[in-house]
Amino acid sequence: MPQETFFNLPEDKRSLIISSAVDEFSKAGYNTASINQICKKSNIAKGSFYQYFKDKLDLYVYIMTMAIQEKVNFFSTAITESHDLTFIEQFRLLFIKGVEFAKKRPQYAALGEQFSKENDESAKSAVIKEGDKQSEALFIQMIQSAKAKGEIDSRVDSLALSMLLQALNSSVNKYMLNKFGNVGYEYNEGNINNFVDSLLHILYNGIRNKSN
Amino acid sequence: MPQETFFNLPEDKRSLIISSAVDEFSKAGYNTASINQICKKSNIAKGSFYQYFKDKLDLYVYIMTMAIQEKVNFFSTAITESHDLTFIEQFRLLFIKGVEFAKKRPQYAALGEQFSKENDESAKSAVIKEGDKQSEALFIQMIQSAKAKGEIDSRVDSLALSMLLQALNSSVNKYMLNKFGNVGYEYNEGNINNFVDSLLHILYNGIRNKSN
DNA sequence: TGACAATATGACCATGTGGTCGTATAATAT
DNA sequence: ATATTATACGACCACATGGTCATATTGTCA
Repeated sequence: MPQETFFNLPEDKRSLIISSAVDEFSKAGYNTASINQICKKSNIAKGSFYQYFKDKLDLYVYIMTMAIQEKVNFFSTAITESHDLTFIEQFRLLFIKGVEFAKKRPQYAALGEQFSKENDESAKSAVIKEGDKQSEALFIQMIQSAKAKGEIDSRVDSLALSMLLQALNSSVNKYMLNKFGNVGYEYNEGNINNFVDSLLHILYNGIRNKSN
Repeated sequence: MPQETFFNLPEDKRSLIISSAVDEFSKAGYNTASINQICKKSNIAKGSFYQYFKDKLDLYVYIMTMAIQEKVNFFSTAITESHDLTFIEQFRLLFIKGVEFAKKRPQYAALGEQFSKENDESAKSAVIKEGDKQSEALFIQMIQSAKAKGEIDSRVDSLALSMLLQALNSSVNKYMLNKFGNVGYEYNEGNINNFVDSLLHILYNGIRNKSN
């Protein structure tokens, strides 16, 4: 956690530091990201930085926690609303919300993308602590419930499906990023919806040609 | 490409350098990987290293090209054999071969894993040049051909399916990594086959409960 | 043995890193 | 105006990086 000094800072200065850090960590990964660069970008002296934060890891954890918190907030509404939706509708909602989040907070989305690549064990474990595997738990829960309701074939392997859904999720995000590159989401909403629906159709009905 | 001097080296010395480099690049990513460490591991002086290689990128490209070449060789046989297999069988073969390769050359598999996370643009583009997107092209080709044969419902979106297949692929890799962590593949072949079949079953039949 | 080329070596360079610390400045309270 | 505290600052440290180069060692012909 940052020092008290940091929170006493005037709003604009503090948020400049934060956005500089987000910028750096979303481009570079923990080890490669540079404190010097962050200082330059936010026009503060090195000494000042270390009056705000204990060390590099302190900053990293703070930034990541912020981003995660915001994403959780963003999703929580959608999730509570989704109880009376079918499984496919629920999952579709998660896709769309994911894309929406990336549109609204591209920096945070990039931060998450970078984190998924992170090699530094200490940085990883400091961020996780136990907040991880939340999404896996969420998927499993959705699957079980859909099986109970008879929506999903009960013979389907829950773990395999859950892993598939996670991989699909990150693939879609990556695909959107490559295709529309952080801008122009709004010009392609129809496009995105169609693509997501194509995926879900396959997932739901399978690829087998039934006319044979 | 390495200098002639490098290829004049005695076999064991040369292969020690190579394996040290593979080791380093499979753990650290281009920027973080250290030439100093590679020199230490292979007991050569810094100056000697720069008599063998032009610079860090030269070594990196050489190592990656080696690994890719070996993987391509490994797959090429399987792919030519697979012409009279059904789509699902073809795809299953690719999975199993992928796992086999990772079992046979865990270092190279780790190298590929690391490369997929690579941030350094110059390192990435130097390795790719155009060999990229091969797997996507392969999938699309397989899909088209299976549609033509009537194996796959022709209404299925080829691009979406290709993305799903890639997601499946990464799911399998992730599953293996989490479950067996780079070692002990051989003790769990049954396990892996079951997991792969679970995924393929979902892909083929969909998750919808048909008894409704 | 001597001469010439191939190779091996590690001190050295400029640059960048995360982090420290003495000091200067600003703000506050008396 | 004075004393006290909070903050800002950047030179500095030890260390690691990729890369260079003059010198030493080895191998190979004659």
